[in-house]
This record gives sequence, structure tokens and C-alpha cells, in this order.
Amino acid sequence: MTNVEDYSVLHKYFEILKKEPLSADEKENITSLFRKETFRKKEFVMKAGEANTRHYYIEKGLLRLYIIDRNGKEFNILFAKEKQWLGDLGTPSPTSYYIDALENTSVFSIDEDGFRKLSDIYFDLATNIRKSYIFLQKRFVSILSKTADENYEDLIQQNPELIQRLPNYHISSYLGVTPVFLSKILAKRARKSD
Amino acid sequence: MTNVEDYSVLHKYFEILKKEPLSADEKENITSLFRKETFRKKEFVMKAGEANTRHYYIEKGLLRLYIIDRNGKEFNILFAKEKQWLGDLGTPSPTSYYIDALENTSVFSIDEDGFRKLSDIYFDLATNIRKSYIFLQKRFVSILSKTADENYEDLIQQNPELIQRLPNYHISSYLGVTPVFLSKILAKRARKSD
DNA sequence: TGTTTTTCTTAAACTAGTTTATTTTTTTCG
DNA sequence: CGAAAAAAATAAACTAGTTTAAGAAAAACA
Repeated sequence: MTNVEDYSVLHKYFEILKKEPLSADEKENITSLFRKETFRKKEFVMKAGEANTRHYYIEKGLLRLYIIDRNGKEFNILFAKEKQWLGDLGTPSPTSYYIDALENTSVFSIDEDGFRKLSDIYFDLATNIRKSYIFLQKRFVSILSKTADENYEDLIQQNPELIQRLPNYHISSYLGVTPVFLSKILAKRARKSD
Repeated sequence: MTNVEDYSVLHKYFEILKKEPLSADEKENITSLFRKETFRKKEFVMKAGEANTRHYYIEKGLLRLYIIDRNGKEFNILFAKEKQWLGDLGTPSPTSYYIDALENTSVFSIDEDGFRKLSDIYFDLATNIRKSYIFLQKRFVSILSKTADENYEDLIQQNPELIQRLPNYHISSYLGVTPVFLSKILAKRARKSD
């Protein structure tokens, strides 16, 4: 059983960023800035309206970032699993986003101040934001320029694991279509590969 | 007439980042990393396939970042005008994007190395990437969750100037619809406000 | 295990947005 | 200025995706 105060996954991440082992002091510094938290499946990590939200580095589990539009409909923006970051980069402004846990999840969380401090020491931490941007841009273009069919195929190619871990209605929202339409796509696929 | 070697707009930008006046040395350092370039309307700034692309800080004019899908159709990702940055953050990997000038445009351009150097000195330069991310995320959610009608209204509210400077077919592509459909939206709007 | 709840499928009627084609309007430029 | 080119509007037929509803299948759980 994993010790609740085990920060080894986090330290390993920063060693990869730094490209060399961390000293005891460095580890201590990192540990002191983070807080270990766990969220049970369906539990909220962040809700629209909250200010000063934290950044989350996921040790184990699966989180989902989404909005709820004025008709109460949810739109999944992205999912984040083990060894990925998730948070609202707009913090400390009040967020418009929701984050909840799709599986029981353990994270290391850090506030904006801590995050900035570490970004100044571990320059490559900022690279992550760049990578997130690139990812989102690709996703944006993909949803804009391709049909839901094609986007589903792409997802299977690029992230088959997600499809295993997620119920279809979350995938459909991620692809920007209704569950009913995704079901049609799946039926057509099944017919094709008969 | 503006001198081709006038870097004052650029220096002013970095003074805002730094929150205090720059020394002569600092100005010199910045100037040495950038290159001043001009692009005539319709001229390409960047083409898909190119590697090691540059970052552009716009002094005057209007640029457009877009992709061309496999059917030859263009999708406008974003526009950038005076005092805004534009570039492919994926550099030095070969880019999938095109940038061209929608007006005669003058820019200060910098390569990836220079950009990183300055990011280490002027920490707030990285904030820009965050802001870009937030902007794109909002845009993404908006296109996903709203109708083209609503997105057009939002654009008018948030960026009326763009609508003046751009032909409708560029706006329609930005909104993720065809020119024909935007024309319908405009006709309906005109009818309403009769 | 059986019951309840959640998820998925199918169908049918509908709508937001596309496509293709034609005409009109506006802009460009020799 | 007038001709040519580019942009915008309109119409009509179409399609990708939605909505609502009802039943089937799967998962949760007591």
C-alpha cells in the first residue's frame, strides 16, 4: 500500500525536468510547496466561480476539465491522467471551469505562488504550458476541420487507453458531439469491420 | 516616415514587461536578438513544413495563422495585430501552420534561442504564452458550445475592430463556418435591426 | 442474487450548417 | 475611368449532427 506521504513520483518528475538527481534540500523544497490530495470518483477538484485555484500534478487516476454552458450542458475540454498537469492557467482570476475525478485519483497540488517559484528554478516547467498550448491548438484545428468520424479514429490511434477508461458519453462530449451521434458512429464502425 | 531601424516599439514593450525603463545595454541586447521585417499584404510569413520558425512581435499591421486541410480548405486559427505576438510555439519542429499578412505589416522577429534567452531574463514573457493558452481555450469552448450566430455576436462585442479590418470570408473561417452561412447570419441580423 | 440506476442503442423528426451554382456588389488596378 | 477580379448575397438541395423518446444492456449495489 502506498504511503500517503510518498512524494517520490513528484521528485522523479522534477529530476526529469532538471535532467539530474535532486539534492535532499531540493526535494525538501519541492515537498514543502506541494500538498498531497486524493479525490474519490465523481468528487469535484475545482468549481466554476472559485478563485485562486491550484495546479495539479497527477500521481494516479484520471481527471476531467470541463465547462457547463448556460443550458446546463457539459463540454469536456480535456482529460488528464498519471504524470500530467491539470489546472486553470487563468488563476487567480475566478475560474469558469470544473474539474472532477473520473476515477479515484491522487495528486500533488501547488498554489500559483509555488508554481511560479518553481518555474523560475526549473525552467522547463514552463515548457509544459507550451506543450499544453500546442496540444489544444491541434485539438481545436482537428475538431474544426474534421468530421466526428475522423476525430474518433484519431482518438483511437493517439489515445486508445482513454477510450478504455472513459464512458462513451464523456468521449462524445470531448469530440464535440452528442452521445446519440457517437453511438451512430460506433454502429457504423462495427458494421464496417463486421 | 518611420525609420526602418526604429526599435522603440519593441523597447517599449519590454519596459512594460520589466515595469521600469531599460538601460542602453538592455536595449542593445534586445535589438541584437531581433530582426526587423516587413511583409506586404498577401505575403507569407511562415509555411507548413518549415522548421525553426521565428516568433513575431507585430509593430503595425495584421497577420493570420491558419492551416490548410487535406481538401485544400483553410481554417483561420487566429489573427494578430499591433502589439501582439504570433508564432508557432512548436518550433523548432516543422510547423503545420501558415502565417500570412492581411495588411502590409512590420514586425520584430526573433528565433527560438533568442526567445528563450529573453524569457529567462524577462519572466513575464512567459505569461504571454499562458495568456495565449487561456485565449485559445475560451475560443475553443465558445466554438464548441455556441452557435455561429452567438459567436459572431461575441466577436462584435469583443473585437469590433477586427470585423472592420477583415473580409467576411476570413471571419467565417475564424468562426468555423462557411462564407455562405455567415452571409445568412448577416442577412438575419440586418433584418432584425431593420 | 435480484433490483435499481446508469449507460448505450435505435429510430424518427428536425435544424444548423454545407455545397454548388448564379447573380450582384465591391474592390483593384492598368 | 472602365474592365477585370475579388468578395458578398441569395437560393435550393443536401448532410452532419441534434433532439426527444423509448427500449435494451450493462453496471452498481444492497
